[in-house]
Amino acid sequence: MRISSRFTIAIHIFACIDTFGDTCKVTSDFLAGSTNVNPVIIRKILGQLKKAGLIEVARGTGGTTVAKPLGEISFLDVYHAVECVGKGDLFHFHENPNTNCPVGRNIHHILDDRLLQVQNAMEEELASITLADLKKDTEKYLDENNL
Amino acid sequence: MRISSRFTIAIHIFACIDTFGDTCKVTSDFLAGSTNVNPVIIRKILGQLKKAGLIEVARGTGGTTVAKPLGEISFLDVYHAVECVGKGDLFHFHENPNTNCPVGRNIHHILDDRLLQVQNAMEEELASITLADLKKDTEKYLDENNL
DNA sequence: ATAAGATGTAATAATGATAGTTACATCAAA
DNA sequence: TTTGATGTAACTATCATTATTACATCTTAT
Repeated sequence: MRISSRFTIAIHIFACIDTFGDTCKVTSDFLAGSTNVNPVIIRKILGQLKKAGLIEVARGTGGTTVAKPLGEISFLDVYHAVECVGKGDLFHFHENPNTNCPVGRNIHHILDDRLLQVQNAMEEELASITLADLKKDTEKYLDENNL
Repeated sequence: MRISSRFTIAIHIFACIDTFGDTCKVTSDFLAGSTNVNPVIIRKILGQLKKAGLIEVARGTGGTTVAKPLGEISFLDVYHAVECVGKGDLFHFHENPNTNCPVGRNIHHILDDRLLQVQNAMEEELASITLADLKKDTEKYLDENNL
């Protein structure tokens, strides 16, 4: 199972706001054009990012802006905004192990700590990367390739 | 998106083989009973674990055994056996960003490194845990709870 | 040999999440 | 009040997971 494309779309959205926000009004249609994703999907993701306090969306007049400095928005913030994976919920457990079996009775409790350990490692890595880091990556890449 | 229950089922299977392997023949029906998962699903997972060289399954006569010492089987080995997530493939990218847009044209290349960094962090954590560790966890748990 | 018990696997269905699409109510500003 | 945008409901298509039935195949014991 892979993590849904909502995450990479969301990152793409931030990159667009940062790149075009000064010169254009960044609307859901504009973002749909850049990502090549349906505008309704974009609006749904914008709604999730807005709910998480990461962006502001202008009702009526239209257009999206970033709500905080890029250095204060981590990949984890974005991930949590668009992907609803609760604590200890990254791994899907088989629902009803047999409680009459000594293994079935205890496996969930014993394994949960280890699964959480893995999820935490992943989330800590997501937390360590900010949108400002990605912006630096971008500038470096464009510079190195004379773009 | 969550990681499929095949992983926790596979771990459960190893726990059963370790617990019951000496006294019973561990068949797919036996495992289906302990996990409360359909026998055909169990056989499919057994096939994946077998293909990865982690277990041996006796054709005809039936029964499953572990192919290596538990300390030499990591969570990552099990994960890779049952979950086919290739390198840089944990995050699902939106397929066709607009190449006429400077953001759309470069986002994939720039983001890929960071996504791989996150995937690697997760896989390294999975690699750091062995089935022997889990066995120790289990013994500790049973001991502490007088089971 | 063959019967018994197990694995391997094809085929089908149910379920749930993702993603696309149409349609429309709502909103803010010109 | 018109215009252009957001917010959302409703419906669909697609895909992965999981369950289930059915059966060919294999190994051992009788």
